[in-house]
Amino acid sequence: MPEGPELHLASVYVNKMCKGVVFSGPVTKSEVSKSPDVPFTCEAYLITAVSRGKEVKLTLTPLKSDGSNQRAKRAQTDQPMDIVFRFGMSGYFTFTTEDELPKHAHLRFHSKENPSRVLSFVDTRRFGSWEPNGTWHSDRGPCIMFEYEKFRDNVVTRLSDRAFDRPICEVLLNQKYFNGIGNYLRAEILFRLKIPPFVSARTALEGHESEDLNENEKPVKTEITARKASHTVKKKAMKEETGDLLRLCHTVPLEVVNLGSGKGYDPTKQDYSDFEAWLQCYYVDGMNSIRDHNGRTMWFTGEPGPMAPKESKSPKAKKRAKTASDNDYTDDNKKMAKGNTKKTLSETKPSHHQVTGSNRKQLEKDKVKSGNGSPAGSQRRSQRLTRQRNLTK
DNA sequence: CGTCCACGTCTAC
DNA sequence: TAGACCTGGACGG
Repeated sequence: MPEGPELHLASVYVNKMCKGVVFSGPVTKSEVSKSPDVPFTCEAYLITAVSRGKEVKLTLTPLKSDGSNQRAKRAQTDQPMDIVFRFGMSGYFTFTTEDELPKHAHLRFHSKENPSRVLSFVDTRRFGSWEPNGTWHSDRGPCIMFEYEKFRDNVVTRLSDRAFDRPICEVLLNQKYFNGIGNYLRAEILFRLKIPPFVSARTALEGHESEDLNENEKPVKTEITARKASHTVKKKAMKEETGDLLRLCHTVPLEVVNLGSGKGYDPTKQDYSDFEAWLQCYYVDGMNSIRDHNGRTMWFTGEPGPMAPKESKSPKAKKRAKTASDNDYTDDNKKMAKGNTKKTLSETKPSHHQVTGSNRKQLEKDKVKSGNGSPAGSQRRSQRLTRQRNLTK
């Protein structure tokens, strides 16, 4: 599910499905979950949701009781409770009958109906979490979708922070500034502007102090400032055509929201084809991809940019489960045996960018493929998606 | 069967 | 800046 748009769509889903539904009793948790118990029990309560960036907050609101049953009341919560959820890689909400409860439904809110229905937080990989009586995480910035002015201000006023020394594609994942952007959004946003992913963030974001194009034009005195000015003008002209980067951090996620409920990123879903059609770059056949400095796959087209990871930067070595008698290879040989494109690519076809993608077919023909640790490989992906599409028809 | 990959944080050398 | 945290689907042998 989970970048900003999916989190928001989840909140929309909860509000839609739970409107008018009365919940009752305790909030139950799966045995295996490490997230905290939710100390809330109430004879009758409502559930609403709101999202901010990559978090969703549920509010449990007790309904007024008539006070006739003092004993039952004592054990109950009569104050509203907020629970803040983070979805990790696989979290989502679903509202089902008890019978239809999915595997990995780790937190459950039971309706008062008979038979009861259940709002559940499902999270296959358990990277997600919740926090009873929680608040928006203090280290996360304003929501890119629904706090646009604050988001923008938070970036432009802190451009001098060291955080912006890094490549733009990596900074876009920094939730302190870009709360809601994730791996597919960064690719789509940079692709729209054809900004090389590994240019410095500060450079890419310069001149974003205002959205008004053509204000603050100043008289030029020297040649140097004249050149600077003309550079600025050019930048502004470019922005006029394409929209600036910060604005796209807002509008591109909203496009996904506007695909509608249940249409975000979820390859396992029936409806995945709409989202897939919306993608222009991420995992798209013909695009390039390389791993960034954090080992995340960056999808792009054109030049990677000057701050692209160097060859020496080892792609993530496959760690294998350790076995007692594992002496066939040295560590290095293991890595090679496991394969890892960056090395293989560079040895086969020297290039200072470890670019995969359009080169990939050729390289595969050249037998680079075995041991190819290339991130994803667009060809493979499209095959996989084709299969899924066929399966869902 | 085994390997690689995935929409994201976290904390510990 | 590596791992750690997890499950499961696609693919290769």
